[in-house]
Order: sequence, then C-alpha cells, then structure tokens
Amino acid sequence: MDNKKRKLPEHFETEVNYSFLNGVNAYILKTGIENARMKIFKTKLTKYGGSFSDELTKDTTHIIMEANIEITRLLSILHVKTIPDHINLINTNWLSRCFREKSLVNTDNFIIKRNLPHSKPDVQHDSKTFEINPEDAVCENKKPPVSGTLKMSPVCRSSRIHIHESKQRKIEESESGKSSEYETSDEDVKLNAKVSVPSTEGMLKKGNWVCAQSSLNPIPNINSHITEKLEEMVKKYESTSDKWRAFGYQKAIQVLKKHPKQVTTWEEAKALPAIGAKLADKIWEIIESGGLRKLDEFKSNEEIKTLELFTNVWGAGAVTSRQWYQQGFRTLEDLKTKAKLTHQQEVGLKYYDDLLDRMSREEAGEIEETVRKTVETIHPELIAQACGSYRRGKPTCGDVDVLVTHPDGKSHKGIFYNLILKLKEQGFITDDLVSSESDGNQQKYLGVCQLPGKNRLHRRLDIIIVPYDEYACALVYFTGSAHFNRSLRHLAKKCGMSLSNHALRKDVIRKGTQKIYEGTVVPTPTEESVMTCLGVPYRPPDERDH
DNA sequence: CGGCCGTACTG
DNA sequence: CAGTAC
DNA sequence: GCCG
Repeated sequence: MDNKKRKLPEHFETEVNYSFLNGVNAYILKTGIENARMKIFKTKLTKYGGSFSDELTKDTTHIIMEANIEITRLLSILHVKTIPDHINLINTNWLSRCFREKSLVNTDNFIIKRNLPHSKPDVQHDSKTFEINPEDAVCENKKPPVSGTLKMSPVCRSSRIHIHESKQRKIEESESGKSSEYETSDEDVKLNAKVSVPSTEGMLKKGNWVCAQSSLNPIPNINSHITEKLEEMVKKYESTSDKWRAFGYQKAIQVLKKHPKQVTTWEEAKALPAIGAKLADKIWEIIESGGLRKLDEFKSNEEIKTLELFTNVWGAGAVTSRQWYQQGFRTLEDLKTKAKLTHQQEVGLKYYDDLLDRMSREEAGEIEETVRKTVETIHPELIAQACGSYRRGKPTCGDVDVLVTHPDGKSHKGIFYNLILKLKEQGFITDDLVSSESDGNQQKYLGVCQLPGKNRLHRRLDIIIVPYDEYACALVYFTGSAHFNRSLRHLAKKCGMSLSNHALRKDVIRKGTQKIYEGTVVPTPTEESVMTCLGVPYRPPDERDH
C-alpha cells in the first residue's frame, strides 16, 4: 500500500448542532425517490433545523422533487392547478448540497421551471428508420433462423459515429477527453447501432469515437477513497459465496474508477450506470464519514476474516473455505496439519504468501523470456507472447500468461509435454496446478515457476498453446482485462454472435439463455478484426484495462 | 423475477 | 456433477 | 449488488 495521507474520518459528524435549515418547511415529492434516500432526507432535514410535511400546507416554503419528474405529475398528485409563487420549487440536488456544505445553499441553480414543458425534442425512440450496414442488420435479431443470410464480408467493418445525446453527464465526459465506456453501460451500444453512417468509409477511426485511443495518460483514481472501500467489500462477499453481490460491487467500482469527476453527492452516484440506491447509500456514507460501517462489521467478524484467509489459497473457493471453517479450522497451520487438501490446495498453501504478491513487470518479462527461449528450442518459428496484465502495460503483474502458437497452423500440436518437461528440467517450473498431460489435446497449463537467483519468489505461470487460426481470439481473451472480455462477449451476444477464446461466431441461435446452435466461425486474423466485427474501434492492449 | 462470459481442468 | 480458475 |  502507498503511504498516502488519508482523510481523518473522525471529524465528520461533529457534535455541533447545525440549524442552517431553520425556516425550511418542505414538502418532498417522493416520486422517483427511493425509500432509503427519502428517509435520509427527512432525518437530516430535521436534524439541521428544517421540517417537512407530507402534504402541501400554507406553511410550506419549499417543494423538493426529482428534476426529471414532470410538473404536471406534481400538480396532479397535489390536486392543485398551480404552485403558489412564494413556494420554492427546487430539485433534490439542493438538499444534498445543503447537507454536504452544512449550510443553506442558494437555490438559484436548483430551481425547477414551473412552466408547462412545451413539446421537447425527444431524441430517443425513433428506432431504426436509418439505413444501416449489413453488419448492423446482423445485430438486429430479427432475422429468420439460419436461412439465406450468409453475407458478411470477411473483414466486416462497420462505420459508426458515436453521438452524444441530451444527457449532460455524457457531454461532460466527452469534454474532459476521457475515453468512455463504449459499452459498459449498454446505452452506448444502442447509440452505435442507431447512428450508422453507411457512406463513410475512412472517416471513422480516431476522432469520432470518444473512446478512440486516449485513456493512457490520464488518470484516474479521483474516487479512490470510495473504490478502495468497495473493493474490500468485494473480497468479503467473494469469500462468502455471495458472488453476484460481489459482481455488482465490482461493476460499480469499475464505473467509479473511470468516472472523470469526483463523486460528491448521492444523486451523482445514483446517476451512474451500475450504481443503484443501495450502493449510492454506501458511497454516500463513505463520502460523508470516510468509513463504511458494514465493512467494519465484516472486518471484525471472525468468520468472514477466516473465510477470506482461506479463499486466498489457490484452489480453494468459497465453498471449500466454508467447509473448512465448519470443521473448526481457523489458521493456515490448521489447514496444513488437519485439512484434507487437493493437490492444488497443497501447492497454494505452500506458496501462500508468494502467490499473493505481485511482481514487477520487469520480472514478468524475464519469465516470458524464459518460456520463449525454451519454446524456440523446440521449434524456432514458434511464437511465445506474454498476455494478461503484462501485455496491458501494467506496472505489476499477479501472474504471467504466455500464449504460444505457430504460423504454419500445425507445428504447435503436441509440444506441451515437451515444453513443460524442458521448463522443469531447468528448474524453472516447480509445481503443476492444472495440466492434463495425458490428453494430447491439452490446451492450457497452469503452474508455479521460479526464476534463478536468490530472493526469488514463486510465481504463477499460465501457458496456453493455440492453433494459429485461433490466435487473435486467444490473444484478445488472454490479454483481458476480465471486464473488457465480458464487455466484448456481452456485445457479441447482443449481435447474435458469440466470442470465446477460440473464435468469434455469427448466426448463433439462443433459446432464452441456452444456446441452440453455435453458429459459424467468422475469420478473425487479427485482434483488430475481432473488435471491428463487433463494431467497436480497435483498442491497443493498454487501453483494455477497465 | 432471473441473468449477470464462455470455457477448461479436477476429483 | 460441483467447484475453481482463467 | 444492478439491470430489464
């Protein structure tokens, strides 16, 4: 961990009694406001000297409502024709701002216009009256089963322009030059599909896409104080078998990480994709207090602490850890002496600390080089390339994934046994984790290696050998990041395609969640072709970090 | 409410 | 098959 | 957890 100075969480709710909301008697329109937040509003409002009522009274000074609710709706709920001029009609951001600044904020910037909204543009919902590319047509799900549609150019490109619509949030993002998720929130995908420009061959590329190529320099971590806490929560939930909850947290974290601005209000958090009311509550608590009570609770929980300890053993997940806990084990020593371990878990336990450590990318490079040298002794034309976080240019790596292939499309076969053997002979590979060496079609090897020299830690090494025609997909897959991959596959699915580490397929037919027909392979000679076929601009590895 | 990537090993 | 991992 |  870095020795960063952290905010003093303590001096937050001081005991001083504020009363800056004296004189505010609010009616809060609950439409569109989650219960949890409503409760917070009322509590804080009262705490700071204000009051509220659940209906309009002659004493009402403020009507507070979500900005996106129609005025007409307010009127009909209140059973009135107009709102008296003396009442401030303002949106909920004002309240939040007051709470945050602990003062009576000027309402000017939060006033809701009480004119009846005259017909507004409505950019949305006029779906596909556009001309679209054949590729886009493929993405329209409305094609009949297999029959006649076997078009699709070998390298199917689609030119699309990324357009921002009325959401000011988006506009801000683009102004700040940040690359945005092309898809993390699905709205962009819809945009892409919607606004295609058939007649423009070369004009796509850089420039048009907000998410074209930047994202290298900038930097992020503007919300690290929040994501750090949430990341800890992920670990807890992962250890507790609550994997989908962990999944939800992770998506939120990733959105926060690339958000170009510091999140300071509940509304701001809630407005982000993947962040709902519950997470907004937690984010807000972190913003306000610097802490998260739920997390502290977990931290002081013996069981959860132990489960996390156990799930950090390679080969032990949430289920196994729970079993161990129920058997009374509490320490790694307990596991070593009393637990029944699989081979993987034995190895994982043996190098428990080593494998939790991250190596410098220099060291990862040495590992890659070691494998490459050995690979070349088998056949000089063989290609060995480290993928994963190393290829994405990260300063540290948790493991090294080396992808091996051969341009002639066949000489990669059957070399696994030989390669592993040679790496073991030189004392490089020390332990196996996953290796079906009995199978001639072995695809991957997971093991532990150690570079020569003193003070070397044991490191996780993955080796994947693939046929050359799968090289691009394998490269994409093993370069990651995990989330980037999920995005791509998610996108593929929407387009009636599927993406795996082996290939990109089209005309895939799914029934509900199940796959009925696996489709046909789309030739993808390069990584770029994979992405282009999916309608996203190529991104070099160091921009797939997310 | 169900889905949340798609795949390869292990025991 | 469930569990684990990539 | 979130989303549709």
